[in-house]
Amino acid sequence: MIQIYNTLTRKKELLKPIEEGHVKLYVCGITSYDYCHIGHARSFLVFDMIVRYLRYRGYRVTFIRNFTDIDDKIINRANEQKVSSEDLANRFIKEFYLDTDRLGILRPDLEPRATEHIPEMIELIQELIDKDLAYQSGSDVYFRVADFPGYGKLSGRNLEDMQAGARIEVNEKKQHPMDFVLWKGSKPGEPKWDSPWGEGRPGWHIECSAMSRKYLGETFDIHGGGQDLVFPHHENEIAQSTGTTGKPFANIWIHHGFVTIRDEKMSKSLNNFLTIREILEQYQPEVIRLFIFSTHYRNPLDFSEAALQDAEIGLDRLYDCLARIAGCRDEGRKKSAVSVKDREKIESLQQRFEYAMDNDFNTAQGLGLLFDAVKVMNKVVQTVQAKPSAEDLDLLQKGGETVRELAGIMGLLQQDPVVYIESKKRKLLDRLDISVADIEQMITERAEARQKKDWAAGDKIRDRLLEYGIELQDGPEGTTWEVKI
RNA sequence: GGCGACGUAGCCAAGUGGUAAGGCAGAGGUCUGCAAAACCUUUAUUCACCGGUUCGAAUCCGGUCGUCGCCUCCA
Repeated sequence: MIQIYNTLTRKKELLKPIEEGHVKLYVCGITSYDYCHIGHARSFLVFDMIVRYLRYRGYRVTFIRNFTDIDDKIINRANEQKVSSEDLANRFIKEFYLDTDRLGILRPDLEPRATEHIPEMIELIQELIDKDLAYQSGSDVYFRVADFPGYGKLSGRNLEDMQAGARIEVNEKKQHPMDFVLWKGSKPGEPKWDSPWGEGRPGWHIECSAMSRKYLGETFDIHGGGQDLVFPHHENEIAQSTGTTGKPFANIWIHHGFVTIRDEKMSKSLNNFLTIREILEQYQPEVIRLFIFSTHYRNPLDFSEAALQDAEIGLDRLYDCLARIAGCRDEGRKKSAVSVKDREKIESLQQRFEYAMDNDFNTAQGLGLLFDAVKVMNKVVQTVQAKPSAEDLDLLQKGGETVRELAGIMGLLQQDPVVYIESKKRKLLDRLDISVADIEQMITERAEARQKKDWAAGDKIRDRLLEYGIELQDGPEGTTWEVKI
């Protein structure tokens, strides 16, 4: 059984989908006015992993993630760049797909856009007005928070506390300072839609209430987003949705932690963010995935070059193990070289991994278990010199497959290990001033010298290659080389 | 000011009351002509600090200190 931490109750709860075996999930997507940064990547990746794991566990998942394609930020940015809001939003949705496709993020089942659901939002606002939970003021419509019992429940605050320390602008149009806008009258030149309250555009919060209701119903299983969305966005969604239906909105609220830089939140306002594509120039997608999943999704994750380099070394270690297993051959060895304890470790990997992941998607623990299994399998391959008994070969191959399958839940180890290692080698080699032919020529010369036991000459060649960044490894099958970073 | 999260080795990080996973880095060893890679061994009597509950606490409770976040747009 899967346990998930629910922000609403501040406890881990068993996942019990409303419809047996079918999980309905809504996640807040981007406001499309700029490139996505590594913090966004964490959000996409966390929910990508959650969806993959739920499906792995046999659930049918309906996954919705919206695009906010109308908003003040979009309008402002569009004005700066002298393009239409629509063109700007469309452009950054395209850029979003470029980034997420490179990261291997699965597409949600539906990706509704706010601008395509204006009638649904208007309908919802009208219902709120009819229930007297919303009121028109000038050309705007506001939600009346004081009349919604339980406002603040998700974020654990009450109206009095919020007002006391709030840095809220005085707005004559609001009856209560915490009231929030549902419909905003448009100023000249701004994008606008017709409504019973005049021309205008929807507020930010109403779109998620309207679109989730349309596609998932009045009550659904999981609503997700970043921790910064808890208040006010998700609090307001609950007020709007439960306000109209009188029913619970989402049963479980999942909020992931931030990516920080030097322990400070990465954000556009602090201008300390790194875009996904900037990082992809240096590191391949699976490195970013390993970095993200090495910490539990609710904890903050500090970004640094060193952390990514660690992740890259770790990924190499996993691929090296798979390549090593692929290189094993059965040459008629009879006796098993695997201890009972090690065999047990490999055979129980899947079960232990599921136990970790069932506990609120503990990828950090899950990864630890994968590394643990890899360690054992490396040992076996080493012990038998890549020539295991038929029984051991079977264990290794099954173990390798399990590692690959489980890593796949995090989108890891999806490449052929030999291809991964070779392509990485080539990429590194491109940065060096030496060709493969030159390297192989020098290795041949060195082999000749070594055959004559002219160690000094051989070592000289090895040193020269090292200056180019090439590291030699002498094994029983001859000399291999690697590019040293 | 209100609300919340976090503090585990040199660094990163898991740990759902039963005696501290895993990764990186370091040290010693096996292998090697010497190396490298790989493997083995090793590195926290202790989990910010102080009290309490318990047969038993990194885990639960109270307090102190520190860091971060939300309360304004944010993943």
